[in-house]
Amino acid sequence: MAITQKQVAELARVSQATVSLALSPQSRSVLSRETVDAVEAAAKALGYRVNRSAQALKSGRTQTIGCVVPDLTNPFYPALIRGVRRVVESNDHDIIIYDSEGMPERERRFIDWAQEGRVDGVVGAFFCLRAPDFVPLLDAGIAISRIEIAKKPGGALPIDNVFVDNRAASAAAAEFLLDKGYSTLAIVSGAGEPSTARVNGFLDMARSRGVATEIVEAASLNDEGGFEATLDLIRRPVRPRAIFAANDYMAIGALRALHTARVPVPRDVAVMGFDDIPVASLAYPPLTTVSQPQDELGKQAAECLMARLIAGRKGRGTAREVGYAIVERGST
Amino acid sequence: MAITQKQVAELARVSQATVSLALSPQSRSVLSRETVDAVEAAAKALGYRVNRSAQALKSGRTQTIGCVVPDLTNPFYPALIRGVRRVVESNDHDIIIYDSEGMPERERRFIDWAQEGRVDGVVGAFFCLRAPDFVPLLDAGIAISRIEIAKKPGGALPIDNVFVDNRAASAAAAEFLLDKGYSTLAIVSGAGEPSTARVNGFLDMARSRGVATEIVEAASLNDEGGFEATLDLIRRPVRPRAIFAANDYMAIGALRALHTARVPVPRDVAVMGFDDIPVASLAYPPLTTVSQPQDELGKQAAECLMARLIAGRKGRGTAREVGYAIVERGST
DNA sequence: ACGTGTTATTTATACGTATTACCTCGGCAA
DNA sequence: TTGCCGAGGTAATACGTATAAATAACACGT
Repeated sequence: MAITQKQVAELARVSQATVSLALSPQSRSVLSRETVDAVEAAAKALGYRVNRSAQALKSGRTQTIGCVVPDLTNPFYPALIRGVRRVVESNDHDIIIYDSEGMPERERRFIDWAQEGRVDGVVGAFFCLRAPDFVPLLDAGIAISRIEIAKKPGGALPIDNVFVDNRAASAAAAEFLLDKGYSTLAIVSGAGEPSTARVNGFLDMARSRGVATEIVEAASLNDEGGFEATLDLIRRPVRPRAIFAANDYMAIGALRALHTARVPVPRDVAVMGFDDIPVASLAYPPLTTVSQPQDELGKQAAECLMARLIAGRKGRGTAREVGYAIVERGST
Repeated sequence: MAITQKQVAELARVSQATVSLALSPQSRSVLSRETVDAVEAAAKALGYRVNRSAQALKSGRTQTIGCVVPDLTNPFYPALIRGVRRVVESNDHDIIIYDSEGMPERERRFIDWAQEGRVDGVVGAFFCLRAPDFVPLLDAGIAISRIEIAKKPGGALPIDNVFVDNRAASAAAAEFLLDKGYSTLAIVSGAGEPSTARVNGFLDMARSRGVATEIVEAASLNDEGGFEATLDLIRRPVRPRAIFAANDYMAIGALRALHTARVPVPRDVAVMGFDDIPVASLAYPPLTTVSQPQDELGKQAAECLMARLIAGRKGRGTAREVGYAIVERGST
């Protein structure tokens, strides 16, 4: 069906081996100029494309990396993926996106999936998998680079980390709200590691200032979860003056809930999010939030991975910190 | 590095062929119960995973489909992809997302890319490629299913189409605005087929009602493009009473531009979008728009594709229509 | 005893490519 | 003449799997 090197070889009146050599940039030079030209002409005439499966089988490299995200419909991740993709494509690699839907089960299945030799490396944000869980992949020669949420020393395992210190960032968020004079606080939380770190950072600061904080857990980490959790929250006897949501997507749901309940924002209740996704500034009122540079996270993580794949870097894992910033908009 | 059938075979004291047979659901039955059990035990003990490259090379099937979208950061597409993914995964296939960034050049490169034998089929929304452009893929045995924007008869080529009649939908949008009494209209348009169809549908209706319509073309099909285009628009001598943007993402940019210019929405200028992306209802004011069921589009297109791949359906292309709906919210 | 199935397993091969080792041929020095 | 060398190309092989063809073991009727 598809054109193979064999057919190109016949047309150019050379052997298949010659075709392979002629089409490989680094081996091309062992052949004469005329032969290379003849092969290229034949390949073009037939519309030859390399068969990636065969190439991968023979060479052991797929030229493909996997990118794991917990929720593709959360705008945070497409922005991050774009950063990854730019780096990866400029190194002549492809990218396969794996959506874990934030489910531990699906994250675990990813480990199996990645062992099927589809990818040379992995860039991902994982909610529940920890470093030791990746050992099977490392054993299979797959490089790994993670988007993390907490300061980590570079571990013994060759896994690179790029992180924003979520705990410190959340503490800064709490401080920001307290300094603005909001004296009763609440958190819309959710399942998974990032939420936990953000909740803890926020609580640390609130407690150190002696401010009690209500917590409500959302069923899902999206706007719907934030919506329901907030409705629940404002029905309680003591209404908080400010709500901190563990991500922007939930914060936007919180805004919607407050609108629905006809609670003026930020006059009666302020709302603050985390991530600074592209739509945060488009919400009403525009969302005050903790900004994480999504493209930068993706870019840095992908660069670490490529350094291992292309440059063949070995050795202990590294950890790079990326900064955060509080972005004040209309919701506080 | 990775475990192969050969190693499993040694442990189970059988041949490699037996391992292959034992692990294949449809051939398993030719072997004795004990052998299958022994192989499975050995495979599990060693942590064997099939090598997809080898499998693909031998069988000619990759068990993978490609999904082409013009802009992953436009929330319309993650929602669509989710619909595709559900169907594809329930048929034991994987999905590779290809982001064309709305660039004709990248769409053309996709054709080359897909010929490298990475995918068995393609589901995609294409801005510039037309049916004949897919012939090389069809020749290579790759099935194709498109998300389209206009009514098409099923063509002679075996390409399936799922579409929302964008032209009719945009005409309905114009009619809706005119019926609401907005008498001077403007369009924020953009490059690519969908924009063209939407603009034309809108203009048809406006003209038939004798209403002149200003058009401004956005540089990019996202909120930034909508923002700039709208700023341009409201600086002109005659300010329209209502703006129709060719997609929600641009409409949200338009809202932001109007806020920036302190133009009250919808009192002075109304805004209407197209798509009904998840954040349309979260904008302020919530966006009136033409709703397209994203998950349904993805689901139907993927089902067509799977019918060709799994069920082996051959023959002429089909066309399925999916409905649209006008959703009135606060922006009109 | 012999053929005839039947069942369970193995041997052999092919998929398309990359790569190693080998071959051929001319030139050239001894 | 012989021997050696380098340049340019080819034959052979391996990657891991699926599968067709071959084989082996055994039961059974004659």
